[in-house]
Amino acid sequence: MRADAQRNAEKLRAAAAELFQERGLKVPLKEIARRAGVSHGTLYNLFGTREALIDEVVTGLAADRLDEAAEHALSFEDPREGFAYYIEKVCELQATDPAVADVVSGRYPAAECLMAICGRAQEAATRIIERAQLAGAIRPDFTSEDLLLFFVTNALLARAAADTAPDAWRRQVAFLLEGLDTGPAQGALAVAPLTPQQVYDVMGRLAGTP
Amino acid sequence: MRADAQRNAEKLRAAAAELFQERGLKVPLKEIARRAGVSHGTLYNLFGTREALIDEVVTGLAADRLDEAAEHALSFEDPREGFAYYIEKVCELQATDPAVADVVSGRYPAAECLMAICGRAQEAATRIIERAQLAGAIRPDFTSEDLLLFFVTNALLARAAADTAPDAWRRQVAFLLEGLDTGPAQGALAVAPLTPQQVYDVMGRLAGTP
DNA sequence: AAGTAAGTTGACCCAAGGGTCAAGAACTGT
DNA sequence: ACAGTTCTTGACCCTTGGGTCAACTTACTT
Repeated sequence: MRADAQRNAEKLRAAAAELFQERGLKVPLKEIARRAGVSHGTLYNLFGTREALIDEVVTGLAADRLDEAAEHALSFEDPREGFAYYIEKVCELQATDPAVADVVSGRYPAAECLMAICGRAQEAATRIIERAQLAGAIRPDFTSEDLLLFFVTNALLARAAADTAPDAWRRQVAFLLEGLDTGPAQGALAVAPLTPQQVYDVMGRLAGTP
Repeated sequence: MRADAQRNAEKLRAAAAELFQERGLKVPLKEIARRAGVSHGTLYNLFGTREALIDEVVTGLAADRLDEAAEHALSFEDPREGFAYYIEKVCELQATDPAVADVVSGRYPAAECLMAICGRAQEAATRIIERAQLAGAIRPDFTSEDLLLFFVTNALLARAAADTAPDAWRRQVAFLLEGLDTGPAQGALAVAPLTPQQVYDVMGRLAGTP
């Protein structure tokens, strides 16, 4: 690869990182090219697809923070606290950074590294949930699929509210946590948990807003 | 107005009603015209704006059902049951009919009748919430703004899940109800309620999916 | 039955966003 | 310093959706 191409790729990565964090993974590619100061043709030439660009850029942005949240959640002595920490932390990351929000909720099947991150995050969530359930801290019928759906809707809410009520999502999180916490009244859920396939389908459509 | 124009307007209203219910208030106007069997020019000629069409068509679709839900909720002896009924019923309407979902969550400020419906629904919600709170049935810091935001995210979820997991939203509703129900552990919310203005802004952006 | 007003049509404009590619510019190795 | 390769550019094409309007058609009136 020629030196100037290398430089352009770097400029594009930088611009993409900025814009992804500012406005999510769906920013127009032409705008990324504009900010990088190159033609959009060059972007297509060097990366080919949005997914490839995402893969090179977003991994570093999101993976560490999500992993760290999971790790820290599991380091709590009290599983209930760890669980609450994890949910709040992930939602906060989503609210703070649209790129993270899209990593958690958007679906970009062609972005391999990104999908790997999602996989790891989901596994971590499952462990955190199960730990809390074994301790009897939260209702036993809550699943990691439920949590994912909640994250997706939370991401939409957080982004929509970012300018006007940047903490709106915290209320919804609080209601959820209250609802999950084992308490006296605890009826069984009338609806079966979703399958991973269902969640996959659902998220695809929630992400693209038709 | 000439007789043929009258007929066309009627065809357009019928087509719009169908498509609004099938796919929400954002269906392309040209598609409505296509289904009505007229040119899109005629649609613009007869109605001018999407809002005008919505106003003529959606009122009948949504108002009765929403009013009825509120009325029935207030007819429960137990305010707690009435509250739960209302939330579930509205969410169910949203899940069943994208037009209702958009009425509750979308913002079409130029559609007067529609905004009137929204206003009435919100007032009803406030009464239902306050009644439950006076009875000590639900946490006192839950507001009708919280409920609206919940409805909006619920609508997105329900629509996204419609084909794959049409009951997914019921789980989230159940978690919410559990969280609102007065129980032993009941910490104060760390975040202040939103103002109506904030809710107004937020919803505008949640509706248009950028 | 003809004249006129009213209504309809579809080609046309716009913008945003995705994507391609021939022509030209710019590196690099010798 | 020049040939040869690689890279960049921006004009171009596509689509979807909103919106307009001159020319045509249709219905009503007398």
